[in-house]
Amino acid sequence: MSDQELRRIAHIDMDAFFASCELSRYPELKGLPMVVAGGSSHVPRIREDGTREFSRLRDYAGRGVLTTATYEARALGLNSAMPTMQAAKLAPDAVLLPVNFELYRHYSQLFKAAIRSISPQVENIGIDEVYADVSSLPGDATEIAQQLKSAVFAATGLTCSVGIAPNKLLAKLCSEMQKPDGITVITMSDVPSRIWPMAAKKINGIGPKASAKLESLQIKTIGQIAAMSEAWLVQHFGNRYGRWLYRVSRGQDDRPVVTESVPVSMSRETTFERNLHPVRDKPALSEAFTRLCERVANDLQKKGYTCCKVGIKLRFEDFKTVTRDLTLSTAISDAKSLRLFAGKCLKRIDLDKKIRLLGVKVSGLLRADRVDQTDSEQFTLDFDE
DNA sequence: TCTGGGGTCCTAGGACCC
DNA sequence: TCTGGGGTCCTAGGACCC
Repeated sequence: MSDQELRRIAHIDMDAFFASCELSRYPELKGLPMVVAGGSSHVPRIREDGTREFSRLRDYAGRGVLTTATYEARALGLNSAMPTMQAAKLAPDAVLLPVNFELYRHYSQLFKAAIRSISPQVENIGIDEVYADVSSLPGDATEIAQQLKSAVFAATGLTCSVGIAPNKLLAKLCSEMQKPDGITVITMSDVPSRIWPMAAKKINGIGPKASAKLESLQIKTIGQIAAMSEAWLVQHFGNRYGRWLYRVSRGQDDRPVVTESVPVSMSRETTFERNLHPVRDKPALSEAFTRLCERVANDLQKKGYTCCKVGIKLRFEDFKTVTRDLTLSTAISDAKSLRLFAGKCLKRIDLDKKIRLLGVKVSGLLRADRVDQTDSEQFTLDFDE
């Protein structure tokens, strides 16, 4: 037996997380099809008799997508990332709530603290998902999974699904098998019977493009990938990706659970309610641009970082997306400098179509308390046109 | 009235240096 | 004076994930 098989990794995934947080707050919605989607025009109103009146999907007008859907809504064909207008056609009577990130962050903190109380080796994946290395915990895997679920429920009143396996790849595939409120435990010897029948796109890293290419080669399941030689996979998918496919299709993954990480980039972007004309709507565009820079600068300062790379992103009315970025000779974190350099990036783009989205991004992040003072001498050079 | 927002990682060409 | 060959940085785009 290899060292890898001695590891025991848990993947814990909250069930329909945003929707479940909302149901804790609005218990009268339990059992109804409900979705959460961006926008602030659909906050619940309080009637004179004190009861709440909720918006319905049919009332929605805008260009957003669903952030999440309850299981009842999913039964009607709704899914996260579906355009909200499209969802409204399928389920006009479904309850519609606005996104409330503060609420979700609150539950997220409770959930993660509960996991850490059982197992301190935790890797954050998103707001509603973690990996935990539970190799050193006593008890069998099912008992550990039950412990994790009980702790989460006690802390949040919410359910989650847990997968336990010898590595992150398999743990992630497991946690999805018995959703919601499930526990799934597998070992390496279960890979042929439990993993190989699954659709290839269930694997983290096989997205729409790769899965379409696999299907064009008559490959639908993970087992069908595993039946191919490494050379064949490399021939069709390139050296790196081909070898990776070969390994993951066999359930192999030696990535460690990473408990600490530093941010690589920060960004803010906005899709306009209507496409903006680069000339006629210049004031609105300019205002939005400055606002985005202010928000990014605020994020940088709040988290204690400076940046030495500034970039922008534009999406045109035809959905074509372009980016430009600029490496600075010194680190910055204030909105004014950000706006200046982002403006230089913007000058390098042909504005010959209406603009749908505008974004500002910073990378090359440095801790603000570690910036070398001597760098500031070069600062003025960057301001020369 | 198709297609959000915030991220990470990879690729690939050209510049530049030794 | 037919032009090797690494290594690294910069930039743009794209796949993918939650």
